[in-house]
Amino acid sequence: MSAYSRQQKEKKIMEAAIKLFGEKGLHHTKMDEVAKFARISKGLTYFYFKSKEELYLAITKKAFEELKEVFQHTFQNGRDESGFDNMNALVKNFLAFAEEKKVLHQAMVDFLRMVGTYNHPERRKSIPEELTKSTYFRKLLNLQYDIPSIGVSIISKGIRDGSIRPELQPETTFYLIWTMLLGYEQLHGSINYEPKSLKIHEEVWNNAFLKFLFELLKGTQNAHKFQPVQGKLF
Amino acid sequence: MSAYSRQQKEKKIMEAAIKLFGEKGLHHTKMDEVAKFARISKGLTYFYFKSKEELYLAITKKAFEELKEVFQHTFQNGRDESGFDNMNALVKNFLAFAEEKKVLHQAMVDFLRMVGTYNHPERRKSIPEELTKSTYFRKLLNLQYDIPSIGVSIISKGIRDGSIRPELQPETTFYLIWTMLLGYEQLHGSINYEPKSLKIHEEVWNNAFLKFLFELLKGTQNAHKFQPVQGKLF
Amino acid sequence: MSAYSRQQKEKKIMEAAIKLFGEKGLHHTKMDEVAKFARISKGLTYFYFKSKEELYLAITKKAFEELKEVFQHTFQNGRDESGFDNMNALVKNFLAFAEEKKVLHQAMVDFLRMVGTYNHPERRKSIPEELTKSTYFRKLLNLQYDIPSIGVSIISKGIRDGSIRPELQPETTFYLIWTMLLGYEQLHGSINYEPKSLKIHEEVWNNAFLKFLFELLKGTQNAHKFQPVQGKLF
Amino acid sequence: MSAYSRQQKEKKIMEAAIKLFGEKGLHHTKMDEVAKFARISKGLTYFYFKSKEELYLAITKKAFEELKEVFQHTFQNGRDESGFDNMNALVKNFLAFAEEKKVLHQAMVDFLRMVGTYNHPERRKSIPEELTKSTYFRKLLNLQYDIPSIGVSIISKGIRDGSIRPELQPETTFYLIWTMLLGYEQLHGSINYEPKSLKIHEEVWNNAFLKFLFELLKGTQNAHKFQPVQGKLF
DNA sequence: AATGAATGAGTCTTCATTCAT
DNA sequence: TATGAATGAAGACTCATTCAT
Repeated sequence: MSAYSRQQKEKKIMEAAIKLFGEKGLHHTKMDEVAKFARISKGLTYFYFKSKEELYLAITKKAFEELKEVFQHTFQNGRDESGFDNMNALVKNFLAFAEEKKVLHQAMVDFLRMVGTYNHPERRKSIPEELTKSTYFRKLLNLQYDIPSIGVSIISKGIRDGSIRPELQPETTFYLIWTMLLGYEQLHGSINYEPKSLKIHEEVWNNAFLKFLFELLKGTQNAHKFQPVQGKLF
Repeated sequence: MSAYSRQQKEKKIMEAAIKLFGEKGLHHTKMDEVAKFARISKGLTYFYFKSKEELYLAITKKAFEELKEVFQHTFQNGRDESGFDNMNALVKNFLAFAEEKKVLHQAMVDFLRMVGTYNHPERRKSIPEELTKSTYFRKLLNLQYDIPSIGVSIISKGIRDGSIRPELQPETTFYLIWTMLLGYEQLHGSINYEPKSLKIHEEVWNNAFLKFLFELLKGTQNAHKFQPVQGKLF
Repeated sequence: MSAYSRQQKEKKIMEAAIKLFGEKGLHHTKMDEVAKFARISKGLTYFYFKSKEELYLAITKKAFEELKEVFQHTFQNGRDESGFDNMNALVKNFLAFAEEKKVLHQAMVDFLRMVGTYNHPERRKSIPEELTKSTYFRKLLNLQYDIPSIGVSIISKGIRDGSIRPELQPETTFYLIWTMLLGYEQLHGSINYEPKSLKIHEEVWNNAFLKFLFELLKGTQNAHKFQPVQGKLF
Repeated sequence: MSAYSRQQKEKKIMEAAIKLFGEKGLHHTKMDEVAKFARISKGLTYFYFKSKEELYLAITKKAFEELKEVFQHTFQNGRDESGFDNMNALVKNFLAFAEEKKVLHQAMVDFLRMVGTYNHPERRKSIPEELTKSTYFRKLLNLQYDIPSIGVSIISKGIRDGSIRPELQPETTFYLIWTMLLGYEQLHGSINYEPKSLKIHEEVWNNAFLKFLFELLKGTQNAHKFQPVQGKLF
C-alpha cells in the first residue's frame, strides 16, 4: 500500500480516537470502538499503533504539532503587526484551540505532567518502560519546547517594537502567560456553578483575566487597546 | 464498633489509597492492593466505600477539606499580619500542599475538570450517574467554593489595610492568583528538562513567577519585600 | 430467652425470608436484607438457621406443614359432606394456597424435584451433603407423604359414600389429581399471553380444567354439580 | 470465520453448558467451567453469549425448538396413523425428551414460570430488564405457542378420524394433557421413596397415569388398545 | 495489509458466613 | 443471645492484545 494510503489510515484511526476519547474519555473508550468508528478492523489498528498507549502518544504528538502550527501561523500572519498584537491573537487562538480540541489540549497537559514525573528522579520509575522507550515519547520530549520558543520570540519582538514593556524578560514573561493560560483552562469551566456563594460571574472573570494579561504586557507604542468581550468567550 | 474506630478504619483505607494512587496512579492500583496495604480484607474496603470511584471521591473531599484548612490556618495564624503577607504565606503553603500531597492536588484538579464537564449541558451526560448521585459529589459541589472564599477574604483584608493595591477587585484578583497557581503546578515540573533549547532555568523561573505574583498585589503599606528563593522552592 | 421468644424470632426471620424470596427470588435476596427486614442482626439469623440453604429448607418444611393443614382442615371441616365435595373444596383450597403463598408452593415443588434427584442413584451425589444431612431434610422426606395420604383418604371416603366413582383406585386417582394440580400451577400463568395464535382463553381453560377434574371423579350420589367460575379463578 | 464454524462454536458452548448445568445446576456452574469444557477461552464464551443469563435463554430457545421438532416429527411420522395413536406417540416422545434432556425440560418450565410472572402486571418489574430486552426473550414469547399448536392439531385430527372422542374440545383437551404431562414430570421422581407409608408403586402409578390419559381420549374407531408398560417407563 | 475470532490475565464486586465483643 | 464489623473465596465480566487465515 502506498505511503499516502498508509497516512490516510493512520489519520482515520487518530480522528476516530480523538472523537471517542473526547466523548467518553481515554479509559472508557475501547479499541474495538475506535476501530469500528474508523471503519477498519481492530487488528489493523494494532498494525499502525502498537498499543492504546502509543495511540494516545501519537495523539499527544499531534496536539503539540497542531498547537505549534497555531503559534506559527499567529506569528507569521501577524508579521506586520506589533508583538503585543501578536500576543493578543495568540491568546485568543490558544483559547480557541483548547476549547475546540479538548482532547488535544488534555493530551498536552497529560504529557506535561508526565514529564514532571519523568524529571523527578525517584518518581521516574513509576512510568512504564514501554512508554519511555516509544519513539513518540522521545520526539515529544523535544517537541514540547517549540511552543514556548515561538511564544518567547513574539514577546521579544514586542519588546523590540515597543509594544511590550521593555523591562520584561522574554522567557519568564512567556512562561508566566503560559502558566496563566493553562491555569485558566483548568479552572474556567468550574466557575460560576450556582453563583450564590461567590460574587464572580464567568463573563466578568473572563474579561478581567484577559485585561490583566494585556495590561501586564502593554508597552507604550503600538499596543492597541484591549477590547472587552461580550457574552461567552467562545 | 465505636464511631471512633470506624473513622479510624476509613482513614486507614484512605491513607493506603492515597499512598498507592500516588505511586502507581488511580488506574493502576488495584483495590486488592489498597486493602492489603491497609491491612484489611478486600471486602471491608467495600464496606466503607462502595466502589473505587467513590473511594476516589472521598479522597477528593479530603483534598478540598485539607486545602480549606490550609487556607483557614494561613488566614487565622496571620491575623496580626497584613493581607499581603497573608497572601504571601498562602501561596507558599499552597505550593507546599500541592507538592507534598500530589494525589490530593490531582484529585482536586480532576474534580474541577469534572465540574467543567458537568456544567456543560451536552457533556454532562458523559459522566456516569453513579458518580453524580454519590453523596460525596453533592458535598463537593458546595465544598469547592470554600477555598476561593477564603482567598477573597484575604485579598479584601489586604486592600483594607493598604498592603494590597486598592484598585484591585478582590474576587477577580483571587481567581487570577488561583489560576496562576494551578497553571504553575501543571507546568513547573516539565520546565528545565535538558535546558538546551530554552534559556530558562527552574530557579530563575520560580523566582520570577513569585516576584510577579507579589508585585501584582503589593500596595503601599505593610507589604514586606518579597524574598527571592535560593535553590529549590521545596 | 424463653422458648416462646425463640420461636417468635424464628418466625420473624422466616416471614421476612418468605416475603423477600417471593419478591426477588431466593438467589437475589441477601441474608443482609432478610435480617434487616426481620429487624434483627445478621449474626442472629445464623444463630437460628445455620445457612441460607437451611433457612430455605425450613421454609420448605413450613410449606409442607401449611399445606398439610389445608388438607386436614378441608377434610375435617367437610366431615359432614361427601368425599366428592371434599375434593371440590380441596382443589379450591390448594389453588388458593398456591396462588397466595407462591414461595411456599415453589419451595414444595423444588423439594419434590430434589427428591427426584435424590432417588436417582447416579444423580444423588450432585446434591451437597450439608443439605442431605440437615435435620430438615430428613423430616421433609417423611413429611412429603402426609399430603397425599390425606388426599387418598378423601377419595376413599368419596368412594365409600358413592360420591366418587367406585371403580377408581384411591391412590392412583389422588396422584392423578395431584399431578394435574401441579401441572396446572406450572402452566396457567403463561397461558393467554397475546391470545392471537391459540384459541384458548384463560377463563375457558380454567373452567374446562375444573370441570374435567370433577367429571372424572363424580359418582352417582351426593356429588353436587360443578359450578362454573366467573372471571378470574382468584 | 465462516458462518458454519461460528454456529459450530455456539453449539459447542451450548452443549457444554447443557451438560454442566445438568450435572451441577445453573447456579453452581461457572462460566469458566463451561469454557473449559467447550475447550474454548472464557472470553470467547462472552463473545458468543453476552452473559450467563443469555446463554441460559439460548438453551431455553433450543429447548422449545427441540421439543417443537419432537412434536412435528411425531405428527409427520404418524401421518398414516390415527390421531389417537399420534397422541400415544407424542406422550411417549415427550416423556422421553423430558427424561433424557432434563436441562432442556427444566429450562422450558423455568421460562413458563417466568412468563407467568411477566404476565402479572405487578410482578413483571421483578424481572431484570436485560432479560426482557434480550432477543431470545422476544423470540421465546412467540415460540412457546408452537408446541401446543401442534398438539391441538393432533387432537383435532383424532376427533376427525374418530379415534378421539368427538365431544372433546381440541384446545382445552390438549392443555389438559399438557398439564398432566408437566405435572407428571414434576412429581414422578419423588414418588415411591421408601414406599412404606403409601401403597403406591412407581410402576403401578405410571401405568395408571398413562391408562387414564388414553381412556380420556379414546374414541370408537382406530384407537389401539393401550399397552401397559413393564418395568421402568424409561 | 487486512480481518475478526480467540485469548486469558486482570479486576471489580458480591455475599454467605464467622467471630470478637 | 445479640451485634455488625470483618473475612475472603468465588465469580462474572472486560478488553487490550495476538494470530491464524
